[in-house]
Amino acid sequence: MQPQATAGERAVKVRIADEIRMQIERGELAPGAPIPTIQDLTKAWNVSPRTARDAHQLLRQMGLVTGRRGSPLRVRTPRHLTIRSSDRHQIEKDLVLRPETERAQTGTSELEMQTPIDNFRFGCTAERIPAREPLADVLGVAPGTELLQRTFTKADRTTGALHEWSVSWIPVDLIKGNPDIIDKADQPWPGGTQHQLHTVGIEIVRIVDEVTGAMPTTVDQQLWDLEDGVPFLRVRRISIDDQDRVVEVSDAVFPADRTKLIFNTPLAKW
Amino acid sequence: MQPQATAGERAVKVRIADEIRMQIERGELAPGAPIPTIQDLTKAWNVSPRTARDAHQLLRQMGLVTGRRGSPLRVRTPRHLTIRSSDRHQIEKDLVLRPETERAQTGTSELEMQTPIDNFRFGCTAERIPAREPLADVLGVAPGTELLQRTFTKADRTTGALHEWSVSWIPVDLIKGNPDIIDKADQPWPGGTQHQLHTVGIEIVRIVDEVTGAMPTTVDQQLWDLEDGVPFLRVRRISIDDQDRVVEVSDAVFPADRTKLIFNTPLAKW
DNA sequence: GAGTGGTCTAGACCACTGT
DNA sequence: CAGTGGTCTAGACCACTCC
Repeated sequence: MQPQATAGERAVKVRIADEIRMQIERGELAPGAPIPTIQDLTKAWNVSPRTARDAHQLLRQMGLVTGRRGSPLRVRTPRHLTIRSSDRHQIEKDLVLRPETERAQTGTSELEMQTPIDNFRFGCTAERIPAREPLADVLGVAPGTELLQRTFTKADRTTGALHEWSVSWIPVDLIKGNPDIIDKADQPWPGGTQHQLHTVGIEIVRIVDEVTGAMPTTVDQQLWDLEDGVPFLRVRRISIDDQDRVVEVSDAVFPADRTKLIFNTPLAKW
Repeated sequence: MQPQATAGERAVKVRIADEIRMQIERGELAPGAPIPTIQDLTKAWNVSPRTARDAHQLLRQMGLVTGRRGSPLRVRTPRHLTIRSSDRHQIEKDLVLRPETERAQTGTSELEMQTPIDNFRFGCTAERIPAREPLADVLGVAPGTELLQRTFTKADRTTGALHEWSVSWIPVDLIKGNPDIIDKADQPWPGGTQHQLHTVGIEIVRIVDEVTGAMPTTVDQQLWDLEDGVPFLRVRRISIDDQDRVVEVSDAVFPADRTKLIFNTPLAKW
């Protein structure tokens, strides 16, 4: 009889999962290939179905396999990665000075579209909120300062699954010179945030991106149609103007299985 | 009797976990506070201990709680984040032209130290390998081209847990002008890769960082002493010289619970 | 020693897939 | 329809922590 894991040893479910993991890494189980079923594993390892299933679950959490009810688990095929490059910051800035017609057709803002627009439902809400810590600290304003908070969403029209989500905060004081920005805050901004800030005389000269990672909650997994084993990339974008003020802070979330972030750092020549 | 999840409803374990998750998010369960035990949950929700435990497991996978055997699970306290800024690229380049004494004491290479060096064991291995796809493609060399592959590790001397890990590839052809680089490849390079390349007349003018995320395997979790629910940040650094050649590619891995990546993008002024 | 979580059993029922 | 995985039960034993 196969014993439980004894002192110092790894659990049986871990050993089962590891053996399958190594088969995947060696290419013996190619992407798309079915992995051993629960029945297979109970016989091969002489364990209960529940333990075999636990091994399956470990493989899902590692992001190695995928599957739906009713069909066997299969080795996950890498998804196509959407690339988000920091070059977009400069591109967006260059567009600000172009005529509006050009801006509209080259949209590289939060509402950028890479697939036919009809497949997606865009959401855009705005409200005015008081700044709370620690956000107030990042923006360099006193807690309680009024902020324009805008959220953007892009969701699949048929499945309802989220594809993009971000929030942006701008101190209201900075943009009260152009009431349009606040009045139309819940509509897309052609030309993006940089253009809107340009209309009140703000020039952004530096953007700082802070990248961290975290696991989605069960609710996130539902909203984004995420499988197990797929982490989030979280990006906080801090926009700094020519007077060294933080004029906008934005938080965005990207599923790591379909996103690659690219940052370009030119170095000064000798 | 509490039923199984019926059609369209979420599983009981998910509902249990969600209720606790919301208590955490609302601050009703502060960091460090114990969450309801398995016993508590079996009584409160009228479920079997196994289902209560599954709810616990979900909370761990979301990175919300932590705990060791024998003590109750507690709300996770955010760890101190180690910051890795893209500014290091320019700083390292500036150091190349400084005298060696200065380079040694300001080390900002892969072997940078933020805590007393005695606590860590550094590893550095080197070998010459043929380039395989898809790496050869990134380096812009033919498959089979000889590469110098170097791996760096930094591990806790007492626990053995990994703290840093990275691999670097350089086409051997580029550096054969300085045999020292290859002969001493398994030793730390004072001044970093940029300095070594400088000795064979290579100037790096641009660095591209590609960031993705992925879940660690069970083996990774052991090696890095990672808890459940902590993803990896993976960074591929591509160094490009003044002739637009890719002269080095490096892959590094960072546990997301203790790392924040910062990328600075200056924008051209109007 | 009492209490905790981690693993495992040997089933059951259900939802879903694919034929 | 047979076969799959997902959920759940009602326990058992173990490792570990904390008192």
